[in-house]
Amino acid sequence: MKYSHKLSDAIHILAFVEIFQGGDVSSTMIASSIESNPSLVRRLMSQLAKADLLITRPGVSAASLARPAATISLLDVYRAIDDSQQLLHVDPKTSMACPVGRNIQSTLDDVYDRVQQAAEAEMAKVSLAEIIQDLQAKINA
Amino acid sequence: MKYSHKLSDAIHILAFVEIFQGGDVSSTMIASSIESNPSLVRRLMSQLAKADLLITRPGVSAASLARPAATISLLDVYRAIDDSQQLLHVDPKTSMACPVGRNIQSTLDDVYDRVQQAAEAEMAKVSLAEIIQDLQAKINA
DNA sequence: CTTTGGTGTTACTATTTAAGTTGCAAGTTA
DNA sequence: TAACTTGCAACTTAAATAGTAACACCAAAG
Repeated sequence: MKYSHKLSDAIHILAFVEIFQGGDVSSTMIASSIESNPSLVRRLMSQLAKADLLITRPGVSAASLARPAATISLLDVYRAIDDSQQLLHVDPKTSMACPVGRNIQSTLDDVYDRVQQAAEAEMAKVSLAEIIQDLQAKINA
Repeated sequence: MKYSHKLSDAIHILAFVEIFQGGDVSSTMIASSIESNPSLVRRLMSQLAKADLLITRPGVSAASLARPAATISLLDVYRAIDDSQQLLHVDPKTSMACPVGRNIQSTLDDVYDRVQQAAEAEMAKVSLAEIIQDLQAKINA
């Protein structure tokens, strides 16, 4: 688990639930598709439900999207599951005794924020519907 | 050290070297500004030198930028330092037995690539000169 | 109404990566 | 030569994610 796959797995879950709607969408079934374990899937599903992207019901495996896939963007999913909300990270420990160390953090905050905005703007352009459509096309091929 | 600060530290080094050109730009001095250790700084400086962004000399602390700061972009530094070169990571272990698991990787590869392009385009717009200018303004204030 | 199985949640363990550390050969200058 | 530096490699430490286990609670089926 070198890098975080939370975002990928969350999208995987949402796509799985939508594509196999009416079939078995239990955490165990989804876990086998992700090749992970049910507990991890339930944790992510819980976060997605809290972000109002997924509707779940205690005790019964009947998850479904909370809104049409076309109205769910990659950014919505990113915001639902990502903890740090940051793609780049400023070193929080620099010397206040040095002119550069004292000011570099706020300078980089500004710069990184611009990069973050650009990335998030692109994420906002991608809908879950597009991803599902792409998957369906590959499945049918 | 939960998140990587390599990029931030690399920019810190380049800015330090340029701002204190002619002064003490030893790895020990820079390390005290980053509040890290000289070995880590030398490792990063070595990577920057290999990427032709910094000129170093064995045995003597006389590092200097390899090109004018205006011609060094954040993207140049990012490419010199970042190991994975990826801001988002696709889960490489999904079930080939499942239609979704089998196809999700390539679908997400495409999507993540778009986000990466957007982020890198923004990084390309930021020059080291801008960062140094911003730092100098704060130092003089 | 009891059995079976799923969810929701928490706590814990394992793995992995970056950061920090140490050591030393080799280069440089006084 | 002496004192300092870089360059490089190996090792240790720390922190985040992934993986696992346990269990209370809920829901449908018999």
